[in-house]
Amino acid sequence: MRTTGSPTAISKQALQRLPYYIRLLRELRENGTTVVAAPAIAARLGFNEVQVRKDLASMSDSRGKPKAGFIVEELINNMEETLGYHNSNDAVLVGAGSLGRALLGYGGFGECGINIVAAFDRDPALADHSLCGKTVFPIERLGEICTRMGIHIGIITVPAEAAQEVCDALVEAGVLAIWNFAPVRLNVPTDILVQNENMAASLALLSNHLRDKFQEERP
Amino acid sequence: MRTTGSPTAISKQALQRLPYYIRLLRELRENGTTVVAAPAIAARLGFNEVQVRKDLASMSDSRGKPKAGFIVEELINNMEETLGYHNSNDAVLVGAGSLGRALLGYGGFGECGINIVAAFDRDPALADHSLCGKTVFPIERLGEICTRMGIHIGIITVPAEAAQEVCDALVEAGVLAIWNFAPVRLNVPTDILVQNENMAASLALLSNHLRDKFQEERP
DNA sequence: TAGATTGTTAATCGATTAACAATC
DNA sequence: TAGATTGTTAATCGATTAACAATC
Repeated sequence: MRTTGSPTAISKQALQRLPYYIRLLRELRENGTTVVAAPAIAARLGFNEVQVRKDLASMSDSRGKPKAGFIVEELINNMEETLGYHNSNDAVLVGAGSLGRALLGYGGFGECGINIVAAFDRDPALADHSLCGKTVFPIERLGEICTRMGIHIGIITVPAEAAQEVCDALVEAGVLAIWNFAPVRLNVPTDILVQNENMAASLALLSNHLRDKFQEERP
Repeated sequence: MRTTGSPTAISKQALQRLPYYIRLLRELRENGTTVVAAPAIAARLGFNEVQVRKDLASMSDSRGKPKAGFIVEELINNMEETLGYHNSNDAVLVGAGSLGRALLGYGGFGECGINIVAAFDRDPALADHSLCGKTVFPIERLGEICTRMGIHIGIITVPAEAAQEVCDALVEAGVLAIWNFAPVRLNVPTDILVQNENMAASLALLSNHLRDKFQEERP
């Protein structure tokens, strides 16, 4: 349970499950369900019952009623609060290549409490044009614009070679959290969070699974 | 250490580090480095030394020489073998929206041993056209084409509501490993691997980090 | 009350890190 | 030899799951 003002750290794993909870709870609210029990949530999401109870306890102030469950609306509010959803989380994206453009055009981030307000690219041909409704600025203006707009989230979608340099510039400009799509590990000060969206890692798991499958067939 | 023919299961975490190792080793090879020691790798990637030694032992047959290290070329070959890199890992993508198109256009998968050979979409307007050099087929032909081409990897980039249905069709068509970008948990038979590329989860970690930062400032 | 559900303490599991003998 | 590095066994850490008393 989190007491107001002194937030208990929520485990990384639990935070990663949070979007699944929020999504389900919003769906329940849509359908007019006002109360839900942990075992029901666990069944729907394929999680362990105890895990759900612990997650709810750590991510929400509201307690459940034995035999009944939790109030859906309360859980949603508490979880959104945990995400800092009610703050404006403005972000900039660096690297307007194919992946960068896809993220610019993806509408689903608002739901997660993130709003991409501008993009940057090294290529002068892209500069000052608009992509998916967001202006692309030349990379040289990164520091100035981030500082002025008070941006705290940076998204890196540049090639591996340029990633560290871009990362340094973002940190310099006051960014506190970085979502890194480049397949390299970034060096940052300890108080900056880097979240690696490691596509190659996912592919490694897929590939290895297949290799094992095929090796099973002819042992 | 993995003895040929009876592959020891490599931990999920280690597999996720594998792409970082391969990337670094390939870079070393480019530069003409033929031998590398575990502590050097650890320093470059920011990993723990023991972790690197254990990872190398589990992902590669080749042993290191005390005082010297490992032969770069051998490590690369063993790791590529672990990924099943030398097999052809053909994949299909379902859902040619903005994210789907980005993945179709992304050139970096070859390096990871994956090759997207076709795409599918529900929208008839897209059908039988070509996007980024890959033909988009109507979703109805998914089963037929996957079976005929012997596809074992499916990439799901459809909206959440359609994901389970698409997943079922892929499994039915013989797919063994699924890369799921939809923000829902999929139900599959136990021998099918689902790897969730959970963007919302990453964003949850970023958002929560920022919330904690801001709460620190005014306690 | 009886039975379902909660919240928490204890046990288990997997991964990481520390310690150390063996090797070149 | 001396010193760096390997490979492995033991200790630690964090997360998951099991067990159970408290509650409605």
